[in-house]
Amino acid sequence: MGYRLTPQRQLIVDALQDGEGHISAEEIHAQVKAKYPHVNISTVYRTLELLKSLGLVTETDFGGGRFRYHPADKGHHHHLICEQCNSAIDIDEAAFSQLKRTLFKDYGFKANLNHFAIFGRCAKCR
Amino acid sequence: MGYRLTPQRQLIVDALQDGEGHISAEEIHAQVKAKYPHVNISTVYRTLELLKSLGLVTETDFGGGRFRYHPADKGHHHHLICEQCNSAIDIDEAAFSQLKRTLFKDYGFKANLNHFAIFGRCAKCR
DNA sequence: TTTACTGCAAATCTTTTGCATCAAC
DNA sequence: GTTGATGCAAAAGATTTGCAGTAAA
Repeated sequence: MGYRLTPQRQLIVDALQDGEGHISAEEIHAQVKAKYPHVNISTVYRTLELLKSLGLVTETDFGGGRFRYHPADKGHHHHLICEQCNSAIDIDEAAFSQLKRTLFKDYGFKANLNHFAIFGRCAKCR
Repeated sequence: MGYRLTPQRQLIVDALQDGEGHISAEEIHAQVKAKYPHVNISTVYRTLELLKSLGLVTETDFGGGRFRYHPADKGHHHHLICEQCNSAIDIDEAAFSQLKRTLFKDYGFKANLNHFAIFGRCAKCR
């Protein structure tokens, strides 16, 4: 498709695959820098943009526009983010299927809940 | 409680009460400036912070950290935001009660869905 | 008169962009 | 050799903060 596989891109993809959870652009940058010190964070953002547009990576807003990224092939799920300890619990999409139906039926609204984040307080912190 | 009622604060509260929907800090600033041209936007942010901490105003993340504000006494509801036309549909809390119960029962997670925003596509745009 | 509040400017923080150079194909 | 990708620096946008002056109580 005309895209080029550069070492930078390879390292960014590796960083995404390595982490088990969701990773921020900053964190990717730090990880890539370890092996390739002069990589610029703008390259990280540009690569994430590309991977997003190709559907290879999903972006989740963890609140206040702080985005985190996740490889699309590692499955879809949603997030419960504790406002106190900042931990993120991954939950199954199924929990939202009822809500999705209701929104469509009652409001004609087609909700996009891909990698969705909900805030609140986790079991430990309560 | 030691707080002072300044003309600036009065105008900010007025701006919040006037609009029927949700208003951004910028919009409040613009509205206040019309009557009091030298009001600074940092005063708007500081006042919103205060009103939030007093529970008089709720803050909703309309995506990507774009926050909008709403007087608490004007009722709680949630938002369906169309990714295409940017319109926001207010919906009743009731639509989420089932989800809330599930999250609590299955994950012990106490969700805070106050003025919650969900993205997708509205009936018109589909 | 006290000290909370304000305006201003400058600093954050995260993301984006212009541009000249470089390197993958 | 093309032209897509990079690094750098600078811009952008939204929010925050330090500070000295101002005004609400």
